[in-house]
Order: sequence, then C-alpha cells, then structure tokens
Amino acid sequence: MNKTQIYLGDCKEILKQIPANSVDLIFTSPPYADQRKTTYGGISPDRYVEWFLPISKQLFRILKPTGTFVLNIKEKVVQGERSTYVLELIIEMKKQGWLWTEEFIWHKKNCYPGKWPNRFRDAWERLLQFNKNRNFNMYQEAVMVPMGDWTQNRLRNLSETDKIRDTSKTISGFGKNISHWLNRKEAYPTNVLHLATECNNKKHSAAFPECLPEWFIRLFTKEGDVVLDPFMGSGTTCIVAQKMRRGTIGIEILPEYFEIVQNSFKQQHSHLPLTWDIERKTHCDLKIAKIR
Amino acid sequence: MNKTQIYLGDCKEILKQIPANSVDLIFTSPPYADQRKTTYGGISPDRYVEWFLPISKQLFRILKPTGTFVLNIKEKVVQGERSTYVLELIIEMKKQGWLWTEEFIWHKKNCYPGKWPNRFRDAWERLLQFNKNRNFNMYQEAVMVPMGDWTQNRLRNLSETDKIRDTSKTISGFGKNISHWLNRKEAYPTNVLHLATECNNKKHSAAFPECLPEWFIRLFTKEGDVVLDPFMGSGTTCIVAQKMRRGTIGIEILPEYFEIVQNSFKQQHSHLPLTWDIERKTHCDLKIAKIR
DNA sequence: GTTCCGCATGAATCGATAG
DNA sequence: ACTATCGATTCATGCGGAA
Repeated sequence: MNKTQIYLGDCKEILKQIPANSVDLIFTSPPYADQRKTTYGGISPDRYVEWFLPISKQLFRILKPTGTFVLNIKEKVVQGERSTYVLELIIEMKKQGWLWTEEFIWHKKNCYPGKWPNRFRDAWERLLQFNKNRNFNMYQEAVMVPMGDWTQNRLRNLSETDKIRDTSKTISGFGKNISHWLNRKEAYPTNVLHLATECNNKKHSAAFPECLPEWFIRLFTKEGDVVLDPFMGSGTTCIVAQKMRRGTIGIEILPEYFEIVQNSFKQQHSHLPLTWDIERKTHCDLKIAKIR
Repeated sequence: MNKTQIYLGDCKEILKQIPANSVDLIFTSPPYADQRKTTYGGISPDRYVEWFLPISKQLFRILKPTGTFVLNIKEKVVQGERSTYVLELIIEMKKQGWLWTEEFIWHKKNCYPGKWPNRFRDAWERLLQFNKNRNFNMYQEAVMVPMGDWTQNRLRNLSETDKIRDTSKTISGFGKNISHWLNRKEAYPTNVLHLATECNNKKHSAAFPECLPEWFIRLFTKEGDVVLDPFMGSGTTCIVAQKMRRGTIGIEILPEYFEIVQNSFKQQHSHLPLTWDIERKTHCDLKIAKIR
C-alpha cells in the first residue's frame, strides 16, 4: 500500500490526470522567479503569477476538502527592491477560492553569506498555508517538541556552577528558571521554524532539508494519507513521505532530476531513519539556549 | 539640539505641518486593524489600506531622500484566515513611489501563549523597510553581532602553516583570506531579529521592546539625525531615540497616552542605559547556547 | 571511540564589465 | 541603453580524515 507515483513532465498538464479530492497534503517549493532557468523557461518576476495560477487551480481541484497546501517560496530582490509577485500570488489565489490560513516562517540558520552596502543576508523563507475549507485536518500533537529525555540529558551535563549562574542571571532574561523546563514533557511549536539548510557534500543537494516536509507531513497527515509535490526536484518531499508511510505523488519536468529520484526509489526508503528525532530540537532554539 | 517634539492629535493632520525631506527615520507600529477601536474609529481590515495611504503619502513627503521608513505590522486572523491588507498596503505604497527594499522578520521569542485547534501561536511580525531612493543611509557596523560559536572552536588556534598557505592562496587569486576571520569577533546580522517581546519590566507595556526601535535607529541613523513615530503610543520609539542622542518627533491621538509620554519626557532619558549591549547577543542563538 | 579541523558548498546580491 | 555574465563578498554547517 502507500503507493508511490512519480511522473516525468510538466505538472500543469499531468495534474489534470489526478482525480479531484484525492490528496491530503501538497507540499512544494516551486522554482522561484528567474531560478532554474533551463526548466520552466526562467519565469520572470512579472509573469510569475500568471504562470502559477493555472497550476494552483489544478491543485485546488485535486486537494481533499480537509487537506492542506503548503507553498515554500521567497521573493527575489530586483533592482534593490523585493518583488511583489508572492504578495500578488496570495491575493490571486484567494480569488480562486483558496483560504490563506497561515504564513509560517522558515528561519534558515545557515543562510547564504555575502555583504552588500544596502542589505543584510536573507535568512528566511515563507511557508504559506492554504486550505479549501476552514475545517482541515491538523495533528498538532505529532509535532510537539518533546522536553523529556533530551532535556534530562542536557541538564545532566550542566555543571553546578552553570546551574547557579543560571538561576542568578535574571537581568538578560535568560535562564530564569531552568527547573521550569525540567518538568515539561512537551510543548507546542509556534509558526516560526528554525532549520539549517542542507549545504552538505551529498551528491544531490535539495532546496530544503528533509525535516521541513517532514514537519508538515507530520502536522497535516496521518499514515496512509497521500502527499503530492508537483515540483519534485530531487525528491525530498516524496522520499520523506514514503519513509513516513504515506502515499506520495511527485512530478518533475527535468529528466535528470526525475531519473535521480527514480533510482533513489528503487532502493527502498521505508526502513531508513527519519531526521525528526535528530532535528526536532532545532525547532525550538530558545529551549536549547536556556538549557545549555 | 536633538530636539524632542511630541504632538497630541491625528497624525494625518499633524504630519502636514512637518517640513518636507526633514526626517531620517520613521519607525512606527500603527494600530492594527480592528485594534484600538476607540482611537482611529476601529479601522476594519477592508478599510485599512485606504485609511493608511494618506498617511504614508505624508510620510513620503517628510522623509529625506536618504531616509528609511520601517513599518512594524502583522495581519490579524479574520474568520480563520490571514487578512491580506498588509499585502495590499505594500502594493499600494509602491504606487505612491515607495521602494519596498526589504522585509525583516521579528521573531518574538516569548510570544503570546495560547492554543487553538487549527493554528499555532503567532511568533513573528513583519518589519517592512521602505525607501524613497535606492541610495539610503545604512550604518551596518553599528549593529554587528557576535559570530557563531564555530569561530571559537575552529578558528581559535590556526597554525602558522595555515596562515601562510592562505596568504599565498590569496596572492595566487584562489581561496579566501582566513586571517580576515582571525581577529573577527563579530559578523553582520541577517534580516531575522530574535528579540523577546519585553526587554524590561516597565509599567507601561509597549507594543514592542526598546531594542527593536533601537536596532533600526542604530542601523539607519547617526547621532543628531531625526526619528519620527506618527503612532507614538507609549512612546518607546521616541524615548529610545532621545536616549541615543537623536532628535525625535512623536504624534499620538490619545490624550492619556500623550500625557504619559509627556510626563516621561520631563524626566530626562538621556542618561538611562540602552538595552543593546544586553540584547544583541540574542541575535545569534548559537552564541548564547555556547556561552551559557 | 571522541574530538578536532580542513574543506566544500549553498534557492544570495551587488557592481563592474562585456556583448 | 539594455541584458548577460562574472568576480567579490561572506558565514554556518556537515562530512571526512586526522589527532
């Protein structure tokens, strides 16, 4: 069960073959304007909205009424200014019937370096949550940040001086009450996610780390549900979905990417570990900071 | 010198009396839609843009060509959905001639508590940077933050050979100059700010902590410049500006708020400490984690 | 086994140079 | 004039080999 289907081609066309109301979660990171020039013809910022709207219309048809669409996107700087195509896209998608439920922030802890006279490094991206309906499935408990074992381990390593200094140090607002965290087992996260990008030496670097789709798959689906990524890229979303025992559909226009994912799926992923258990603590830097 | 002027009244009118091109920084947090109903008549979300545009037009006139306008704002949830008035406002302000240079994220580390079935706690707000001109004043060195912990661990003891090899690499045109990093303790920040909602225990809780306007005043003005807040509220921006030896103009429509600020200014603030030295390390969570 | 250190690598952005 | 390409700048992170 938990079928895995990947398609080679333009999602605008292939999406038409997918039945209505059949997908529980769409998680995708479309090519940003003027990125991936060779694939979608390098969509210019001023044509981005009209390019995307036919696709989002299909997505609306395909998504279950209880499902969620999470769009990872960030506008580029053009001539010293932020483009407005993401803002316009939100407004236009609402006209298609989408509810703009929430905007999560992905804080990229290791953002791209650089220095410019008029601008700092860009360290965040948008994760726009859209729904067809006010009543959508949300499994909040699945993404709670556990404070149990991990807290104990951290605290065990604290020296006596650390503990003393922590309790006395109230001016800066840090570490006011470490015992407060001791008794807490789990906490709900906020709409700000702290994750590092994966800029490692792996062969195929993805646009986002595995724990990003994992977090939303956990939050908006249960086992056996179906996750769709119409801009599959190196397949992160689909691979994670399969690992998590969800059905998954992926579409990719570039043959070389498609083949990579295809080969990747020939080796079963299901037995591989998820990053969640390692990464979940990064969702809450504050706690780390306080506990250390 | 460094005049402090506060006005009681509707900023839409009072702003007309302020000369053109006379202000270096506008930092403000306007009343959000449907908030502060008694003051501006409870601006509804769908009328927010038309209410704000005449004001932003005046602000455009008043701001120096090299100046910056920072707008702290966050859309409310209406019927389970994020309102789009902020997005529309950005688009309309661009039509007035504003450049939308950047969007900073204020990550509220200790955000408002609560739990809802379809939504997590809102832990961030927008800080929209607008300019009249691509060439605006920016004093980046004034807001540098401690570097990540990797410097202490990894760069601490560079061997002589490393230094030599790197120098030769630089000469030959390859590689980076590590010695540049050697004595660096600080790095430029990103466009994500990590601040607690309140930095101090003052009586009158403001919409934002002192370190928020302080950061932007530091970044976009120098001593003797003029800072304007057309929605003064409890006066945080103006008080901080005065402490930092900037001239400041504040406008408030509510007499009770105005009087509080007025009384507050009768005691000089200039000698009071700033929070920056305490708070700036919070820009870099890793650093905190290591230090503790 | 741990810990440490070198290295490569980013969904970046600007300004200058080239076609 | 207008677009395309390129070098310079910068910093957090994981991996792999070394101590």
